Amino acid sequence: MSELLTKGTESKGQVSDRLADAIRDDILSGRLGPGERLGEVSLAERFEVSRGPVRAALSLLSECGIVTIVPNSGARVRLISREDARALYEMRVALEGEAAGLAASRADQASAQTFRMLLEQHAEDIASHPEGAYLQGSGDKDFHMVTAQMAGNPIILRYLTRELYPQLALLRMKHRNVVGRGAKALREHKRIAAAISDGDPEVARLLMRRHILNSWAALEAQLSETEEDAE
Amino acid sequence: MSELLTKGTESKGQVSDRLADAIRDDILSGRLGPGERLGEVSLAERFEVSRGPVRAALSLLSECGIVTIVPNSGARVRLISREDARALYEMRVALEGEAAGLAASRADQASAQTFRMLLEQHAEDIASHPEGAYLQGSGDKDFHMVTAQMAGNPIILRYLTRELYPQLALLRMKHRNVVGRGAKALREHKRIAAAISDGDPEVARLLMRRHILNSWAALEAQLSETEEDAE
DNA sequence: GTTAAATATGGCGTATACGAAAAACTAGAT
DNA sequence: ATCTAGTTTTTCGTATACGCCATATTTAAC
Repeated sequence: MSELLTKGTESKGQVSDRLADAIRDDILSGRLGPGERLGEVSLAERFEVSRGPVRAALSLLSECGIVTIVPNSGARVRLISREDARALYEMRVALEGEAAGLAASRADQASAQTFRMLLEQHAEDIASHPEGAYLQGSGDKDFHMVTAQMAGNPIILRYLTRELYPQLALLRMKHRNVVGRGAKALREHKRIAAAISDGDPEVARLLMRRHILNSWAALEAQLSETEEDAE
Repeated sequence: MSELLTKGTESKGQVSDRLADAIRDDILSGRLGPGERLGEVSLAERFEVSRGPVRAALSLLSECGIVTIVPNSGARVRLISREDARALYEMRVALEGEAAGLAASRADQASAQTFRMLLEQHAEDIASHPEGAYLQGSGDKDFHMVTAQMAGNPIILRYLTRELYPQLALLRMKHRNVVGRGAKALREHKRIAAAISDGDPEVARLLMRRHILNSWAALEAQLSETEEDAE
């Protein structure tokens, strides 16, 4: 079978799933730019598999929203418009707000401890990186992921990890040098974590909603700048 | 090509899409019960197509959450557990609550008029059917669909129509003779519509959340009864 | 010279067949 | 009766072929 796939990545599971992972990595790491063609035959040759798994993988990625498939025309790396980004953030406000509320309603001592350690770690990261690539870095992702996991809702968690976060990552591909709200975001995270640890769903939901709306405001401002540059 | 498909259904679009629609109808209309096997070859023979489109269709339906695919074993009609139902309703609270809020923030006169007509129609339906199959009937679906469309967020709308509502329909397959909160639900709908027409996002979101939580409480009570019967 | 139609090409969608691998079922032995 | 081993069924991956659609190129007409 393929040598390319079994080497770098884990060699278990369906070929189509591994393929989808590989292509997703290629996209989210920037090796494949937005709008780029994803021919079935070229991919099949590149990964040394047949067209069947390639079709399945592309179909999967299209469900996740990081590639668009035009019938009889082909698949391309999706390019996310500004309107898409707005809708995406509205979705995120709803889901992560709910996740924070659910996490608060199901909080226990162990989760409070997890948050404490996580936020201390993030504080150190910020201190060592004064320029604050905190947001968009692994730190921000960790916080939101932990919150989503604590919500205890597999459906919400699945949507966030499978569709929303990959699309956000894809959105940020085009707009490099992210502003990074750094310390500000960390303060907001601390208050959210406190509300969750205290078992206060309404406040946790409200704070998380605000936090993501702030994040959207920062990103939208940056999108406007980039658009001006393009003209 | 196929005669079975081109006759009853619209004959445009991909074969795999039409196939997915046909299978989904078979499931949601009760012709295929939960847990039933969906063999690729039998489906291919039944619809007179090859296995390729069948695989694509099953993969699609698995993404929508109405069939489960076990690798190397096959696809079955999904059976939704009580925990799945709870998670599903938590998702619904978040999304439809947000949709109501967004609809309120974007409401205009035309939408208010639409709501007025829709609710009058529903009131007549209730009057003519005193036993109140309003909930789960087309009426309830219409109200929530209209609200979701007015939200102006394609991502939320897509998730609701593509995944959440089909799964809810599948969930209700097992539990017939639905209680139907009828008139009560209609009253709640009216207040939600009023908040949306008034352009009051916070109240609209709050009322919609409550409305769906009430709906969940009714359904959960019924699930408990059914479980007792089964034992 | 510009536009529009006709052609050519490349890629996708579908059909079919075969080998391999995994799961499920069956039968036998302890 | 339970566990194990072998058989069978089904899916998964591969290979190949062909028609159709979409785009690009060329050609013709205005």
